[in-house]
Amino acid sequence: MNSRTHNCGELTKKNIDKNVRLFGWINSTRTHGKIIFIDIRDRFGKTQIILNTDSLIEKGKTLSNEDVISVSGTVIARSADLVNKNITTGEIEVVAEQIKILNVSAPLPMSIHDREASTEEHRLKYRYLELRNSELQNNLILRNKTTQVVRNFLNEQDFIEIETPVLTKSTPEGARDYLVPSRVHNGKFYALPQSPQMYKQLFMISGLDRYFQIVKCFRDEDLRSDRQPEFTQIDLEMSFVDEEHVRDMVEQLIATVFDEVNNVKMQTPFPTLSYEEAMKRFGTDKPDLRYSIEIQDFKKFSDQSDFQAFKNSESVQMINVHNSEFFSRKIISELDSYAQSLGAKGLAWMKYNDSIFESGISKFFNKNLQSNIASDCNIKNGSICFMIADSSEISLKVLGKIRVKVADMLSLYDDSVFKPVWIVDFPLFNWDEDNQRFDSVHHPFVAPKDQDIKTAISEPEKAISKGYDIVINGYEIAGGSIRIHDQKLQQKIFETMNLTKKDIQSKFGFFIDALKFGTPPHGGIAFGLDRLVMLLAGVNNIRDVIAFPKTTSASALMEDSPNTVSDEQLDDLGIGIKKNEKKV
RNA sequence: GGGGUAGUAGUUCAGCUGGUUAGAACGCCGGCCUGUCAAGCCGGAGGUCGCGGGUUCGAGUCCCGUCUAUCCCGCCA
Repeated sequence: MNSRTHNCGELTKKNIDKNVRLFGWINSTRTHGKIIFIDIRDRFGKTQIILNTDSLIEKGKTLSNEDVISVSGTVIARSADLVNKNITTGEIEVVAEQIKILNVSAPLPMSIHDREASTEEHRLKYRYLELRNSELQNNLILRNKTTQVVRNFLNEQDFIEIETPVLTKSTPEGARDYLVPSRVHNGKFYALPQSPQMYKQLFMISGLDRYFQIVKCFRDEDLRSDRQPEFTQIDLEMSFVDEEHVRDMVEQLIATVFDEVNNVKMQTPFPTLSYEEAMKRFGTDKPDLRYSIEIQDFKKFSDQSDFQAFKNSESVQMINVHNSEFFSRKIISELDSYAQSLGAKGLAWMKYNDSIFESGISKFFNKNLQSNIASDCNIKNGSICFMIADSSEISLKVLGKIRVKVADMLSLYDDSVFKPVWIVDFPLFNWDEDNQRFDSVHHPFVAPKDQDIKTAISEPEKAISKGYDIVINGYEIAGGSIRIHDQKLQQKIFETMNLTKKDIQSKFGFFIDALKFGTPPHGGIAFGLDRLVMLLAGVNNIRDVIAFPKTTSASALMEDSPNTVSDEQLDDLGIGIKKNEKKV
């Protein structure tokens, strides 16, 4: 094959009169009898080809979209009125001298120019065709740029990239594991890693200070638009550090990525919110700070009202939103249903106009109380207040979701603005009602605050951890902590979680053992690369930044996996399949 | 595990309170056309209405079940 001289996106006026040879796909053809226009496309761009001799026109009539061709010809300038400003090569066109058809394409089952013009189901089945779409290609190129910047930055900071095993051991904590049966060890299973957590801590014990890895992780849980069963982490760990050291390094990394990938300058240090404050003000531990709506405690006002339902509630919370005229009965009713679907009894509301509250539940608040509320809560005319009364857990959580929903309805944010925030001072444990035991908020290796080392054992619910999450625009982008490096404390933490000594020994024995051989103080963080790229690309779906994503039920529609395997394969593994009664 | 939305031509959709031959656009096939750039014009082919059952004289439309995708809750860092 003769080699190509240029790609389809690089010819400009500088190349006029040059003889060139291009390779690519036919993006579109426009036949005008004695002249045919062909747009030839590759991942770099599109170039317009002219066919204007009888023999070329004969050949050109047989061409159709997505055929693969090579074209040799001469670059000519377009006259000013014919310039196409939408493409980089719009000032020139190539007059063909020879066209070779390298492969004829069958008609495509979908449009590659307009992704919206196909169902997701269809697009995933023909993902290799959807990946011809420039928007999707640009997302993958952006992803590549991101990992390059990360690698460069971390290398310059003396981090070393080390791979960890993918076939590893199932642990009882955290998410459900993906399991891989062993043929050699009949009846035993590997687990795919949920994260390389213990391996990276072991690297610190080995003295391989400053480890990082861009690594696939696996969790067998139900999916969301920002969750895939296999996803990629930027995982890193450092020795001889405390929270500030890790956070400082991570801020520099994030600022570098946003600058070099998106040309966005981020101010460091990033703002910090304690977990408690985030929950109180935003009803979530991943607040979107691009809009200023905040939750306010309304109990002290509702207690003075005549509204019994509120007076009997443990907690009453309120958000105050401008644009009251937007909230018709219908919209409010939608929000109410949403609140109820999230577990609230209902969503109360009242509008503030002409310096009085009207409609909704306003009649339960007398004039005097109304003016106190307006001035204390800084409510302006043309506002609407939404309130939820329930346990403080539910009222905050649900109002936090209403806050996001309302901001979404009113378009209160800009996707090109990025607001990072650290969430710190997480509780070390939360109480697992179902299993009647304490469970780690992050994972069992997170160190308690120095002053809480004793509390962690005596009053676990009160201990605060050395964990930190970084949240950008309401997405949790990274989470990490300073780890426990004291063997005895690690053992006690496992015991606090109600694991038996036997369990601890069989699941984590090797790790507890390792801790006693001179473990340095250490800590680190793991980024969700997919979510990070999703933000950088300005999309709101993780599938748009992954080449071959899975569906919400964790299947791959293209190759139709997961799927059954042969009886021979099962026999090798010593596995029999129990029939699911419901499905037979 | 639970809730919402969707499934009709190759693709995206329309199809009203059930009614006779299920439409449109794009794509495909054939023809015309020298300046288009998602070209235009003329003609043509193309359908088991996701699947299974039910109600009815009659079902794309109503009912029940089921499958798939998607969004959300639970779950998950």
